[in-house]
Amino acid sequence: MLLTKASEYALLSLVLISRQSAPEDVDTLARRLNISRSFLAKILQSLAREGILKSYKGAKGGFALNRDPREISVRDIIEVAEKKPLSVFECSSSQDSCPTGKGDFCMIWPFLNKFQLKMDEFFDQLTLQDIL
Amino acid sequence: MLLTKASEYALLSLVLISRQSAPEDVDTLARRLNISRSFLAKILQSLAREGILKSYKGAKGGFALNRDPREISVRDIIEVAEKKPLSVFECSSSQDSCPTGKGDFCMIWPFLNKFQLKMDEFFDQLTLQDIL
DNA sequence: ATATAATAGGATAAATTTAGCCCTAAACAG
DNA sequence: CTGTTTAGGGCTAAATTTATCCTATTATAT
Repeated sequence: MLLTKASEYALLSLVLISRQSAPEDVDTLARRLNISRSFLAKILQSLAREGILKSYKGAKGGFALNRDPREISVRDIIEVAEKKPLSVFECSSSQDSCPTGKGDFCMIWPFLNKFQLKMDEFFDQLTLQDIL
Repeated sequence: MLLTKASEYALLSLVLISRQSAPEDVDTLARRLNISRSFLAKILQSLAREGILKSYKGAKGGFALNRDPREISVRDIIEVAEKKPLSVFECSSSQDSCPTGKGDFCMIWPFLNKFQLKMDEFFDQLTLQDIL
């Protein structure tokens, strides 16, 4: 599986948050999505740390978008949620990361990398705006 | 990560097997690839069960291709190795498998499915022959 | 017959994902 | 000011997935 629930939760939350003008708090979001509160909290905190969301503490606080939805790529969202680059396989981004150490002669790297590039492009060009 | 080592090992083994006329045994393959013998054995057994490889027991036995490399898609190989369909996310193939049960109103299903279809097509059209 | 090699299965180990708990820090409402 | 609200962060636990190991059985080439 390419994506875990972390990406699902991040994307769904961002859609809900986008629809609100006021900040949405974790409790409300977790209840509306019917998912683990603390797991979601960590994901939203990561998104805030990376500048995708802006967080507000205290009463009436919560999370709001920090940028225009057109400026937020789905790839950014996923990579923050997953805490690592979106990847086909451990070596698919660069031959240097070949697990066998024989990148030069690897028979499967070329097509893995080809698909990796396609995937990166797809999720780079897709923005939060497109989902809304 | 979309693929695990099971797919890597399956693909690398199939390339090595393709280059031989006589059956190749697991021991030799595992040594040449420098990977776990018993893990590889299970993978090759699966490939044989699915008709991609043909297995020969006993002395001088091993595994050989069962079909023309042009007739073996990379998608087939991966799905056998991973023991499940290649998938972007649990719901991306059909709305019915929506984890929230609200497939109809899901905001992220459309683009997940779009990418799922692109991915399926990519790995469907790519054959073992293309890698050789 | 005997050595070879696949088949089958369970047991284990390691890593990752998902979730829960609790305490602190900051911001706000009255 | 004070109490409440909400994010932040750490630590642990449960669940699942990934990878490996081991052992007994079955088939076969010579």
